[in-house]
Amino acid sequence: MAELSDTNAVAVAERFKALCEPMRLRLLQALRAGEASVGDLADQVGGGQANISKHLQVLLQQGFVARRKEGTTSWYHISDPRVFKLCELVCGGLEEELDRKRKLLQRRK
Amino acid sequence: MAELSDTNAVAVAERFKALCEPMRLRLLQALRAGEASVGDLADQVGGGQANISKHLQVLLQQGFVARRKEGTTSWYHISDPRVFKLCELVCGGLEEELDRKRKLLQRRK
DNA sequence: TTCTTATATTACGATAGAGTTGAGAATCTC
DNA sequence: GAGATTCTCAACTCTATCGTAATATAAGAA
Repeated sequence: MAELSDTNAVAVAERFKALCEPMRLRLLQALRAGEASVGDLADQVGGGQANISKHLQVLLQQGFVARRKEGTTSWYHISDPRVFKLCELVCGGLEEELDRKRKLLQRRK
Repeated sequence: MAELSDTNAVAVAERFKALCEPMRLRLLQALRAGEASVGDLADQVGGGQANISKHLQVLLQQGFVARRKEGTTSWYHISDPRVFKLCELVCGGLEEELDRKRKLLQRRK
């Protein structure tokens, strides 16, 4: 299994780590509508500007988003649309997990 | 975008969080070959028994693996093969990221 | 019963990550 | 140049998580 070799495990985990924060997922969601500045994003998803900036660095380093500087503002945009495919796959599993857990609760009654 | 609505963001992040540990990825990799006990897995991927058991709980709770008890031993197996699709998508991005970073290094020379 | 095996659970120290604050750096406006 | 704006960076606190060690639970063997 080349996709998950021992040497890769850390790098793959690192990539998943970039997606395991609600704030960063919200940022990706917001960017799905198109390019946005740090200030725009801070307004949209809520939270301090410094925090948003830090989260964007993480997404930037993993290549999920890219940056374009114009004057004093940084414009961010999605650079790897596959993230949404990832989210859809995870959401599919989510539905089934909820069903499974609902059934477990039923069984306990 | 129903897949990444605000209410879902936390749940989706939770699911990604289960996949952002190298040890858990190695466990999934090991389980790809088939059902295995906790002891087997500890031997294969290395690490203490208690630690392996804890990581398996995380994967279990997210529904990526399932458990079958037989006597004193617990047999774990993959219950959602989509995790491998997720890993493949991430690995695809990984390759491109490496290329991109290699080019950045070249440009700096 | 007593000992051994296999797993789960709890407690603890160490480390990593999130969010905030305050201070730069860079650019634009007046 | 002075001041405002936009973003990044560094330092700090707080919380969550990892790995380990010790203990508990449960089933089988002697």
